[in-house]
Formats: sequence, structure tokens, C-alpha cells
Amino acid sequence: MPSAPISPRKTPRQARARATVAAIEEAAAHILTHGGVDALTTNLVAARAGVSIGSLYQYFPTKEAILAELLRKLRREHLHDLERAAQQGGDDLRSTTTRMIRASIAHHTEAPELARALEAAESHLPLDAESEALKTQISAIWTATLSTHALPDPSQAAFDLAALTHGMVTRAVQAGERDWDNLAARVTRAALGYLHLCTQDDHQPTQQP
Amino acid sequence: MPSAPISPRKTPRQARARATVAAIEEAAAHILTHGGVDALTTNLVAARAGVSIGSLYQYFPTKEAILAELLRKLRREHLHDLERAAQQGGDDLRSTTTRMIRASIAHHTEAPELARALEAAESHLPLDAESEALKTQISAIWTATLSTHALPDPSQAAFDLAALTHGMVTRAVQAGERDWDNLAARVTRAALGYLHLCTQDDHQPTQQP
Amino acid sequence: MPSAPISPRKTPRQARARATVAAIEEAAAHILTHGGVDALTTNLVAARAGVSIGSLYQYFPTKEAILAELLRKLRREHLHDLERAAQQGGDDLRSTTTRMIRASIAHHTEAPELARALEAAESHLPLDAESEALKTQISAIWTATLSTHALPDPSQAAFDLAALTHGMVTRAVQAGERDWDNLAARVTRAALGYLHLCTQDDHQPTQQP
Amino acid sequence: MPSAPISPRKTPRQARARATVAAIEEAAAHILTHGGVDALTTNLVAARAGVSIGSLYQYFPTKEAILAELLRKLRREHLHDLERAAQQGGDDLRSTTTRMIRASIAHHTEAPELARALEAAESHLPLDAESEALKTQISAIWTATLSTHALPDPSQAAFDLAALTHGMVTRAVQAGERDWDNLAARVTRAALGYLHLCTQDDHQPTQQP
DNA sequence: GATGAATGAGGATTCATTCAT
DNA sequence: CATGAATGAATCCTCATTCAT
Repeated sequence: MPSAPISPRKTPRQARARATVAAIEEAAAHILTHGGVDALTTNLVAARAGVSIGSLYQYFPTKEAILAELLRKLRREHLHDLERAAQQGGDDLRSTTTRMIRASIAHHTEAPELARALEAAESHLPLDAESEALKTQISAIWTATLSTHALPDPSQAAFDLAALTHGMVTRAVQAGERDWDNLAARVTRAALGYLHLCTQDDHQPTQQP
Repeated sequence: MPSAPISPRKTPRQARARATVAAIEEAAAHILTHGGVDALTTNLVAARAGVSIGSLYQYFPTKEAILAELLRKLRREHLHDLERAAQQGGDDLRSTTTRMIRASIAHHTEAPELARALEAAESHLPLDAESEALKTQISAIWTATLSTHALPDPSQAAFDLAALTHGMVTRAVQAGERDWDNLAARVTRAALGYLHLCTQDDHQPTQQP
Repeated sequence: MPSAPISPRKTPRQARARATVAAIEEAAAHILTHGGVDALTTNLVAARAGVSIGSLYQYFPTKEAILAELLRKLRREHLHDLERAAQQGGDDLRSTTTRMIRASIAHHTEAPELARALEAAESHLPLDAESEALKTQISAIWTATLSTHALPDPSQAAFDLAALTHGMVTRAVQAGERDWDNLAARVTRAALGYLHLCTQDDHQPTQQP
Repeated sequence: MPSAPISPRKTPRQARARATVAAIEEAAAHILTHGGVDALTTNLVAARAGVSIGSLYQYFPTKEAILAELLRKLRREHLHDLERAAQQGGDDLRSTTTRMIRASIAHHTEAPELARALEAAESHLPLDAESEALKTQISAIWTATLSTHALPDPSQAAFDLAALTHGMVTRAVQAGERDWDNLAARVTRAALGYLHLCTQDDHQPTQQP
């Protein structure tokens, strides 16, 4: 269980330094995407980044720090997408939920392997302040969205919807699915069902129970 | 791309050998539960099992084979629980689904850390015949259950419900939740919503959208 | 550097025991032939011989003892072949030499891989009495043969001819040669040249130096 | 059937690195000379070289790569010696052959144990391009030398002479012989005999068959 | 600041050999 | 006597990290 510092060792001030950091992150992301965590070795990252191993350690105190930074970046993007989805459009719960689910899908969609690898690594990572804050904010957005409607426990619902979405999307992506509209529709159906906002209107045949 | 043999090296014939194998599996499960995959070293497993490293390799050709065996055991239990849930009780889709969801919860509930670790490891494991068969059978049970009712694509629904359940349960367990009845109710709500079998009856207030 | 006993642990008296020993030797020879020394593990030998590892150690105190026994067997056969070659036919040096060379070729010819492996292993083996004796006898035969003719140092010549033959044959076999008559002719030419018994008679064109 | 890369992992750029590599090769040669291939363990080599095991693996990807490098060095020297022997002096076949045989003797003479160990190891080694090239060139020199004279199959003769020389020298060295002039004379006699260039002139008494 | 050589603890796996049953 | 389960020293090799230049 590591307890070492997990944030970048020093914030790059000069342009060259910023480029170095970017190269390292890019290299790490590439390796993570194509080879998984097991392939992520500091020496390989440095090599792919075209940087000496010494320089890598100039900016990242440990290997975990690299992973943590990539994870933060991913979460930042996710938060940003969710924020846009929550604000834009009408405040109709159904359509807002749908937009947010689409945003979550997009999150796993751009670089599925990378997202998978980072999330798997998350449990080994000591959580820094920013990561915690991001998680809280993401959760807060869902909660806020759901709070505009009468729900007994909006934060519980937020938690469950995030989990449900994450579970379905992850598995679908893993299974090679690529029809995002179809996937979004299915996830939405489950989510609205959870919220007791059932719909018989979708392109779904009638049922005889 | 894994390719090595993954089944146990030889089947223990004598009682002593069976005890050895059991001790190894138990030790591995314990380590996996408390330290995760990274803590699972063959030497540690052997030590905890009170067995020499040589004995471990008599029965498991590689470290992965141990993981594979534990995974098989987990799936066997899961399959068994699902079968019971599918058969027992009326063929009412709602109650059958509820029972199956409860069975799935139980699957993650007895040893959550172990299940998490094993599932995370699964993608690195070369799947043997039995593992494949178990996966197929588990999937088939869901499909069969859903097929008794008019659904456009039962196998798709089976896939989605399993993913949805898995996602919600995993996260809840991870977050420290222990009220399984409550969890089961929430998952079921999402599942029935997905299946267009909405309910206003649960201990849930009515909503005005 | 082993100094342990190298002769069989006990001489098999009963028929069953003799069969066991034979099976072990056969298995070891097979493995040596097809996989080389590195493939020769005691457990594998026992398995191939259809014998328990415990039984193997009943008859051979160490792995080296098995190799030593195979080597002795090989040398016994070589000695026997050489004896026949030395005795049979006229005592004409040229033809005797030819016959003995043919015998040596045969020695490497029946199971080239085995012979190679055993000879390579020889240097690691503590020499037992019988092996020493066999070597002496083989050398003595060459010496005796050459002694019937006026040579300054028959034992030196014996040594050299054996080495020359061994070197040429080994390499030729290794290179995949299979025309033994041709090989024998070439070796003989070198041998007779060494003995100053030159021949312009072979199917060899005339030379202009 | 070997297939792994066998050339050094990276070429040392700094002086310190070059010293490390040299130390490793020296240590390996020493161990090989005094203990044989079985004594050659990577940890021992590193220890004797006064270098960490990690450093060893910076420059040699596998243990075999070390052997391969030593073998290459040996062959390079052999080739060089042969080239000098072939060029210098008159083009008289007899004296050229003698010089080349002396060169070959020198090859086994400087570090007999090392040469023996390396040659024994050769069959287990995946041959890289340079090794192949060296072998070809060595063989070509013999062939070229013999081609200047009317011989039915110069490349066959080259092969045989190399084998004959190798066999006699190896055995003589092994037997503790140190009088190289005498050895060279005997080998030459066999070689010239093979080539049908017999001599009664050496310090050898006349024979009556 | 940058470089890359060096480090060495740690981890997977093998195999000759012993010994209780 | 036979069996085969158990042993553990020994071996190859990796990779995060440090530090002299």
C-alpha cells in the first residue's frame, strides 16, 4: 500500500518542460492502451517519450504518479462532459438523463482500453486531493440533476445510476459493441426504470406479462 | 495473447495431495482477498499454505493456473446459485428476475474482494474449456429465463441485465454497502425498468415529472 | 564436481528388476537422443520408463549414474566392434586399419545423437573403474594393431588415429553425411597418410604440385 | 530449436559501460574455463565481474547471448589467424597447409578449456548473422587455399581437413600435450596424406609394410 | 537540468532427491 | 520393494529507482 506523494513532483514552468511532461503522459497512455498495465514500465515510457529515464523521474516521483495523472485527466474530461450535458437543453429529467448517459458512454468510448486500464489501476493508487474532489464533483452533478425532481434519496440514486451506466457501458464496449445510440437507449431505459419514469413508447414491442 | 495450459497440472490422487491442493487454493484466496493480485506471489501462496514451493508447482503449472482455478470455482458457485434461483418459485418474470438478482448479489457478497480481484484478473487469463462453458451456461440461464416472455432480443437483454446487476452490485459492495435487501430492490427496479415491467408499488413515492 | 558413487546402486538379480533397469536405460537413451542432455530429467526418465521415480533411485543413485551406465554400454559395444575388426581378415596394416575405421564409423552411426550427447557429458562424469578399463582396452587394440608394424611410437599413433577418426566422423555425421563408404575412404586416406602408407591408387586424379 | 535474439542488447556508449561489458565477458570466460558451462550462471558471472546482475542484463539479453559473444570473439580470432597463415609465405600447398594447421592449433591452445566449452555450447545456441558469416569465411579460406591445387572437391577437402585437425588437436590438448611443434607435424602428416601429398622426409623413420 | 549506467530486491519456475505410506 | 508426494536450493530474469557525470 503506497503512501508516497502522488502528485507531479514539480509543476513544469518552462515550455520545454511542459512538452516533456506531455510526451511522457502520451507515451504512458499509448502503452497502457496497447499493452495494459503490465506493459507499463518506467523505462519503456521514457523510451517511447524520447526522454531519459532520469528526466521522467524529474517530473514524476513514482510510476504510480503517472497513472494518477492520467486518471485525473480522464476524470477532468468526464466531469467536463457531464457538466455540459447537465446544463445544455431542457431540464426535463428524461432528456437530461439521456444526455448525461451519452456523456458517460463517450467517456468509455474514446479510448476504451485506456479507461479500463486506468480504472483497474485506481484501487492501487493513493488518492490525492484533486482526484477526490473530481469524484465528488462528478457525483454532485448527478445528484444535482436528480434533485430537481422529487426523489427520496437523490445521492443514492446518483450513485446507482452512475454504477448502472458504468457497468452496462463497460461490458458492452468490452464485448465489442459500437452502436452507441442503441447502447444509450438501453442504458436510458434501465435508468428511467430505476427512476420510475417508465416508458412504453420506445421502439419496443408490447409485452404480455 | 495467452496460450499456455491453464488447467491443474495433475489431479491429486491421494488424500494428502488433495489437502495440499486445498491449502494452496485457500491460501491464494486469502492473499487475493487481502492484498489483491499484486500480492499474489507463488512463494507467498506456498508459504501461507504451509507447503513448499515445489509442491505448489506439482499441481499448478503456473501462477495463472491458480487464478484460473479460483475463477472456475467462483463461476461454478455462481452458476449453481443462478440455477436454483431460476428453477425455484413461480415463473412470473418479475419474481424470477428478483431471485436471480439476489443470487448475483450473493455472488459478490460472500467474498467481495476476492470476486473483484478474480474478475480483474480474468482478462489476462487464457480461458480453458470449462471456464468458457461456465460462462456460456450462466449466460444461457438468463437468456432462458427471459425467453419465456416476449422480448425482442432475449440474449441481448440477458447480457444487459447481467452487466447492469454486476455494475451496481460491484460498486455498492465497494462502497461498503451491506443492506442486501435494499440493494436487491434497487437493482430489480432498474432491471424491470429495462424490461418495461415498471412498478409503482415498491416502497417508493410517486413521482410527478 | 561430483565424487559420488557412479556405478549402479545394486545389481538387479531378479528378472523384474532387470526389466526395470532396462526400461530406465532405454528411456534415458530415447530422451537423450531426441532432446539432448538438457531434456534428461530423472522424473521424465522414470515416467517414460513407466516406473516410479522412487524405483529409479532404487537402481541408480544419481542421474549421472544413468549417463555413466549408458556410456559404458556404448564403449563396450565399441570395444567389441573394434576387436572383431582387428581380428578378422588379413594382418595387412592397410586393410586392418580400414576395417577398424569402419568399426569406429559404425559406432557413431547407429545413434549419432546419443553418442554425441554421451561424449559431451563424459567430461562431467566421475570415471569409474570399468570405464577406465574400457578406454584402456580400446586404446590397446589400436596400439596392438599398429605394433605389428615398425612405428616409432605405436601408442602415440594409436592415439592420433583414434582422434583423427573421431574428429572426421563426428563432424561428417553432424553435417548430415550418410555415405559411409565414401567417408570411410576419406578417413582411411588420412590415416594411411599419417602412417606414411601413401596411396596414389584410389579414385583420385593425379596432382601437379 | 532456439530463436531468441542473441546479439548484445545495447552497445555501450560510455567508457564506463564498455568497461562493464569487458568485465562481464572476462568473468564469463574465466568461469567457463575453470568450471564449464554448468558453472556459468548469470549471478556468478555478475559477481565475478564485480557488477550487479542488473548491469549484466543491460548488455546481454540472455545467458546464451554471453556465450554467443564469446564464441564470436573466438571465431573472429581464428579467422584472423587463418587469414594471416593463408596469405603469408609461398603458395606451396604443403607449407601453406602447415601454417594453417599451426594457426588452428593456436586457436585451441591459448585457452583450451574455453574453446572446448564454447564449442560444446555452440549447438544449443541460435546462430546470429555474424557467427554464420564467420563460419562461412573460415571455411572459405580453407577452400580457397585448396582450390589453387587440382583437387576433385576442394570444399569437401576443406571440411575434412578442418575436422581432422580439430579432432586431433582437441584430443591432444585434452590429454595434456604441450609440444605444439610435434603435434603440428603429426597433424600435417595426416593432412598431406589426405591430400595425397605424402612425404618420407619428416623426422620419421622409413617403414616396411 | 539532462543523461543513462548501475543497482538489487524480488519473483517465477525447475528438478534432483528423499521418505512416509 | 514400489509409489509418488513433498522438498527447497538454485537459476534466470525484470524493473522501479538512484546517482555520478
